[in-house]
Amino acid sequence: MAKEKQQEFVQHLTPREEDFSQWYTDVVLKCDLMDYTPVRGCMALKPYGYGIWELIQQQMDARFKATGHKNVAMPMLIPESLLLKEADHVEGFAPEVAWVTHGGNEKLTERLAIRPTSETIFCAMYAKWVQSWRDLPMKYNQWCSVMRWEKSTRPFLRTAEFWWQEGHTVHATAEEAQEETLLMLEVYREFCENVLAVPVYAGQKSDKEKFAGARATYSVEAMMQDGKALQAGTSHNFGTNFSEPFEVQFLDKDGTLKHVHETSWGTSTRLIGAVIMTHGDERGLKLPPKIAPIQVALLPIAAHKGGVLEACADIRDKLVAAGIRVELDDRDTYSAGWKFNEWEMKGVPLRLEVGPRDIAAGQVMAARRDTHEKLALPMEGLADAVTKLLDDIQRSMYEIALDFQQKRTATVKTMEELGEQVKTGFAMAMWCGERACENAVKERFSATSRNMPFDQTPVGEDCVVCGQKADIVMYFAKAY
RNA sequence: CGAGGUGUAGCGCAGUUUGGUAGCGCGUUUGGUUCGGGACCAAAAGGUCGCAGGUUCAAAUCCUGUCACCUCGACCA
Repeated sequence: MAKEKQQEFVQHLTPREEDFSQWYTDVVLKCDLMDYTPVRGCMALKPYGYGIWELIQQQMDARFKATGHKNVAMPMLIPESLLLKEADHVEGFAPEVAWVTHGGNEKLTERLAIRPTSETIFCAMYAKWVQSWRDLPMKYNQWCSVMRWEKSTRPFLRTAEFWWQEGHTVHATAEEAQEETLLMLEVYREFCENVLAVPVYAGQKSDKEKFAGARATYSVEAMMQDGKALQAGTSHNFGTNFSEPFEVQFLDKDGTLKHVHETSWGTSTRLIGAVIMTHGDERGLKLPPKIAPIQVALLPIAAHKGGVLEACADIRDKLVAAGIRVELDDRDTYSAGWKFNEWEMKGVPLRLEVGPRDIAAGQVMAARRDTHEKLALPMEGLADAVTKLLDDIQRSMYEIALDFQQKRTATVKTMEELGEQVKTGFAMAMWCGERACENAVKERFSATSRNMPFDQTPVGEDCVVCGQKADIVMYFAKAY
């Protein structure tokens, strides 16, 4: 049965090898994750796509709470004067800010920016809220959408409006702020690997690539199946860069007035793009069980025959009781084969088939989305077996992605090697720290420095670009 | 924002070169037969051809402008 026959069911999707970008676009549309809207560069998240985002939110938010953060909600509009207070910040964001100029029919005396990010409004509020060292640290986060007038947009990867979380914290000392910055980077790394099953490289950005207004920026970088890097999350240490112009000060134990040390960190709906391009295959989406809105597609087979639907409903109830997200697909308007393909395309981790023969045998047929393996599971203890299978799928998906990432990462010593390596993956190289050398890599290969790993064990002695003595280990890659 | 490409029924496309009755496949609706890897038959509905101007007796087709999307760059999460 043919492989050729199965192949022809892989309909509608552009083959991954033929055109990765088109494959990606096909997947997001055909899997009902999002749709284009009448608003330039803005997407509508459909229930299935938003369901993934909700699961990301829930599990990430739990980690924020566990590390002592609280959620708040800030205004969507930011007065221009606030945005102008930090020079690097405004310079970085000015080209992509959307402005509100009128209220009703009246022109505003001061225009209002639709937030591209909320450092400034958080600072303005922290200036009111922080008085004493006893108020610190203050560790807040918000889930919201922001807007950046991007010149070219792509679903999930770069849209004009996107949904995200932005954490903003203020601390009494530089040490605490740095600790927080690295802590949240670690939360992101752990989240990507354990929840999204997306392996990442964590490290520090170069000065050239750091956030507008930050003293230090750290990132987690994921590798997509085309070998390109996707920045999956960032964590910034601002020091007192914002608290000075915004006069966020506190009276310390020693009786002196000091500026707070501030951090911010964010991840966005881009994570969904990372999941698609890390795990997807020729059949479409492949979701890790932890963020799959539907973990199990339960399919009645020959449902017109007596007892099948009842057996399915019973199984559904047992799985739901065990905390498994299950969808009983009892639509009689589609054939079994059609449904198999549909749920596979949509990336549902596990499919259970229940027909008269299974019921007679006291079992159900299970099919894994990740390996396409089919196996019979006894009806007895089914929920436990399914839970175990889902865990195994989660683990296996991470291992396969990790293997890919490792195989597509190589140490390089020359520009020629670097140019070859970034065609298909990440290059680890020595770098002297000069911006000119980063620029040279970008000009020749359209690749950028991604980040400097925390393990700085040298992989050579000389800068891969200029040949001068170098002591920085840097990842280079083409990036989304 | 630069280079290239595409906009015709819900989706995918043909028709545009050479102006002359709006087409095909899938999907949708209704009825029937099917049902363990995208079933079949019959009937039906559905389009001011992205938008705005212009040329013409006549424009999906020619001209000008504009908007959106896709690819590759530059910029950015």
